[in-house]
Formats: sequence, C-alpha cells, structure tokens
Amino acid sequence: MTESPTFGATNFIREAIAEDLAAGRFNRVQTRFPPEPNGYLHIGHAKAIVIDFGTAEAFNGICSLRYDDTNPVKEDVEFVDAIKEDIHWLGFDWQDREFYASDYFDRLYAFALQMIRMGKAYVDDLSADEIREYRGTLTEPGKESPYRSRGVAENLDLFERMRAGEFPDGARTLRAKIDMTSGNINLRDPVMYRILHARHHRTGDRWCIYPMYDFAHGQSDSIEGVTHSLCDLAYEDHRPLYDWFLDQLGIFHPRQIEFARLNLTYTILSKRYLKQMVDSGLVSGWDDPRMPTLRGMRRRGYTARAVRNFIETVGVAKKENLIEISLLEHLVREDLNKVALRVLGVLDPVKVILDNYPEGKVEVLEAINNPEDPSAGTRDLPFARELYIDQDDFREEPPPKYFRLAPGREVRLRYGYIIQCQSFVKDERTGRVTEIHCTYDPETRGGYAPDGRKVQGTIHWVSAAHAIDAEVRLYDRLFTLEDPREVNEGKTFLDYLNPDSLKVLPNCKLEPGLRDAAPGGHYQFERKGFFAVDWESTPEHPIFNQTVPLRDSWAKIEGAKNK
RNA sequence: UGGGGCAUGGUGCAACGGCAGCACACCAGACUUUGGAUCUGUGGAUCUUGGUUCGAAUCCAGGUGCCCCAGCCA
Repeated sequence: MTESPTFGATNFIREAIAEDLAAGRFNRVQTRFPPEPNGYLHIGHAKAIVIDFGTAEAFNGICSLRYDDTNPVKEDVEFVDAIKEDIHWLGFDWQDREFYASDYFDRLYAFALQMIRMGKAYVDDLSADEIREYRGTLTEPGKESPYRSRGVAENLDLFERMRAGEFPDGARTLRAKIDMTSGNINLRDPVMYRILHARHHRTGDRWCIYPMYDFAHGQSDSIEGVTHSLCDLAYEDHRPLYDWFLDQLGIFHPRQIEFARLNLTYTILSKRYLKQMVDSGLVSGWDDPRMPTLRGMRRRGYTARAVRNFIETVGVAKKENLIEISLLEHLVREDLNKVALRVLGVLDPVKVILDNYPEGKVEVLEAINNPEDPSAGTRDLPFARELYIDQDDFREEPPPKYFRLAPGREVRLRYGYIIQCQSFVKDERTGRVTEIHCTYDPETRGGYAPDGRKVQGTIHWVSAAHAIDAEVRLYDRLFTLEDPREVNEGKTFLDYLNPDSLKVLPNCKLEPGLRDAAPGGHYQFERKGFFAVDWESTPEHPIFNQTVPLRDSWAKIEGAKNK
C-alpha cells in the first residue's frame, strides 16, 4: 500500500487519507459512490464519482457502488439502471461491488434493537408536527418528548409492532436518545425509523418501516468496510451523528470527509429543478442535449474524457464555488479537436453558380480528415458547377476586415478553387440573397494560386447535386443568469430561461459522406463547430447536435463593434 | 454569547514560515488553405486590524463577509 497518491493531483482529501495511512488508522483505502436511485445523474454527480473512484484508485484501493435506497416512495429501478449506465460511460467500474442499503435492512433492524436495549433509542408517539415543535429552533433548545423515558421492554414491543405493520404511516417513530439541547439540531433525538407502508423496488412489501439516512449510511459504510466516506458539505453537520451511531454500536468506524459540491455558471444542478423542467416540458427529457445530466451531455456530444478532465481541472476543496462553463467547453474542444473528423457542412445555404465551370462536369477533390491526426487519412469530395455556401460567408457590402465573399472579391473554397464573385440575385421582398454568380480560376485547383497571389479568406462549401439534406440543432446555455440560484425577489429560476437555447435548422446541406454517420459520432464542421450525430438520426433524416461552437474571432470583432 | 464551515487575480485550484504559481477567461501580437488549432506576450490576487518572526498567504488574537443546518428527504 502506498502512502501517497499515485494518480491525479493531490488535494486536501488525499492528504488526509495519506495521514490516516501514515498514522496507521487504516491500512487500506475503500470508498463508495452512494447515489439515491430517484433521478438521473448530472455533472455534479460526476464530481462525486471522480472523487470517489479516483481517490480509491490513487491509493490502489477500491470503490463500490452503493444505492442509498432507504426511501421507497421516491425510488425506482428505472433510475438504478440508468445510474449504472452513466457511471460506466464515464469510465468507472465497481466490479462485483454493487451494493444496496436495502440489502442491510435486517442488520439495520438488529442495530436498532441493540440501540433500544442499550437505552439509546425509544419509540416516540409524537406526530410529525409535534416533533418539529419539540425540536426547538436554531437559537432555542428543544424539549424532550413525553415518550422519551419509556422502558426498554415497552420500546422493544412497540418497535416490533411497528415492524409488524400494526400502525399507520406517521403514527410512531424510533428516535435516538441524544440531547434535545444540542446546538447541532441533528443531535436533538433524530428519527431513526419511520413507518412507510410503501412497496420498495427491491424488498417489495417485506418492510413497512424504513431507516432514515442517518441510521443507514454510516452503518452501511461500516458493513462494507469503507474506510473513507466522502460526501457533500451538506453532511458536515451530520458527521457527529454518523460518528455517534458507529461508536454506540461499537462497529468498524469509517471516516467521513466532506467536500464542496460543483456549481456551474448558467446551469442549474438540482435534481428537483431538473425534474421540474422535464415534467413541465421545458426540455424534451432528461437526455435533452441542453440538460447538465450526463445523458444530456453525452447526447450533446461531450465526451467522457472531457468531463473527467473537467472534474480533475476544477479540483477539490471545501470552498463554495461557481465554475465558469467556458472551462468545460474548452476541455470539450480540446478533446474533440484531437479526435473529431473534419467535414464540410453548410448550415444556412445559399447557392453559388460557377458560370465558367463546365456544365455536368464533376471533379473529385482530396480533403484531409483531421489535420491534428495524419493517420485519420483523407477522403474524396465531389466538386461541380453549382455549390452551396453559408449565407454568413457572403456580404453585399463587406465591412472592413471581412475576408469572405463579396461582389468583386476573391475567396478560396476549401480544398477547391479560388473563385471571384461577379453578381448576385436578391429577393427584394425578403432582402435575402438567393443566388451568387462567380467565376472560378482553373489554375487554382486545390486552392493554390500559382501566381502567388494572396487570398485571405477560405470558406467551406458543398456540391449542390451531391449534398445530403440534414437537420442541425444549435444549442446555447439554458439560463440567462450566471447563477440561476440567485434570482430576484418574486422570481424563480424559470423566469431566467434562455428563449434561444435551441435553434433547429431543418435545411442544412452536408457533404455526402455524412449520410451514413453513426449515431453518437463526433465531427467538426469546419469553421463552425463540433457536432454529434443525434441518437434519433437516420440515413433518411440525419440529425446533428451542435456540441460546442468553434471559437470565432470574426464574431468577436463584429460583436465588439455592435456595442 | 445556537451549531458547523469557508475566505488567494474575473473564475477555479496551488504555494504547508523563505521571490505568490498553474489552468480557464480577458487583452495584444505571430502564424494560418478552418478568422479553428498552435505559438508568444501584457494586465490583474493573499477579506481586515493587530501580534509573533530576520522573514507571514501560511502561526496567534480580534473583527468583517459569505455558505449550510429547525424533513418521519438523501
């Protein structure tokens, strides 16, 4: 066993673990990722996953998957399957260690009995409202329940009858007997068990009492032999209780360490809010490419490698943070730049006619698949008299520093010829240019000018006769507020939805080879951005999702001028 | 006089008593058959006050600010 991390950067958690090892407190490292199967995983969970699995790996230890399934009314197998799939997609594996808190219900029940016998737990008849009243407030101590002093025998009898189903939901609870005056509210006789006549996705109708998180988590960790239980800052206040149960029970005592959760600009990472958007139809589902869920990001075209790099780069600390989404986008580009095949695609087509190019003639031009990776090879591109280019690449009146096509101007067609604009046709009603007439220079095949003349601009194109039709979906941030948690008085996060988060372009023209692009595939549309083939894409109706646009310095120049 | 936690460029993370560094963002330039990529460069930070020390982001004391906790959710 090594005493210092061998994988990834160090952080305060790894330092603490290294100290534990050095001090002999533990002689191995075991962690766990403990999701509740009540929703889909998002990028915030990815942080927890990378920390849990990555920390174990750094110390040559192991990490398990354990579902925290102690609340049957919120949980479902749909989610347990989806969660496993998403963790695997991220690239982590728990081998045969797929655990469930519900597997420990018998042992947890026995622990509860033990607590009662020790006089450390009692059955309370107070209602939920009364318990809240007795709990006191943040600044005032609580008071003890009149049922707190029940004898062991009576508690045993009542608890057994709770388990047997004699009482309705909410009629009684099992509570730990700790300290109703504690400054830490979690220690004011926390509820250990509640009555819930609900069917559990794994244990069915076997139980009608279920343990609370605080009475299940630490003991589950202990049973599994977890050494380091890494969790959210939210559980910091629960650590004394985590420790207390373990100490009372006298069982193996893991160490809980808390870290700050991830927050992302222009993004909401709350299962409840995400669910609200799904349920109200604001997005198409949990896998909508605009969603910060792992499935949404995957569908959008983000790679697991980029997501992992992002989590590594962001680091681990106890400070509340708000990470700029641009960092994630940078890492997505960095990864895709190395692997995505380059293609030519016209998103907003306008026809270009090469008046001096022979009618019916078709040439085959060679194009490089990925300049960052010579082994990706080349492909053939058909070239003909009629082409499409993007509306954006033509200006009737070109502004300064605009290097693309304009009346009288020359531009290079990528891998093709240098062409010059002679005239254009405009629909006076809409103001839209419908046709551009150009001449091509036959001496410049491949884009090279033998006379050495400089041509500043290079634009992408497709052959009109050969191009395939496709639908392209452009995405932008879901919210207009940098931190959607910080809304103004009387507003909710829904008041800050970005109305332009999705733009569907139904009439795009792409190079012919893209007809058989496999769903999930990554491409770079040159000069435009990275795109992924949507899961619902077919050869008859290809659909591409914009993963992230390329950095566009011209857009920056123009944007700055328009201010 | 509730309890717990956190303060380093715009953002995030380092520096563990010895020249405050890295990434992203930003700005400027070079290069360019993707206005992509790549390369170079500029600017910008230790919450505050006092103390210890030859020397403090780091140690000590006080102050200030921000976050979390009053589910029979996790």
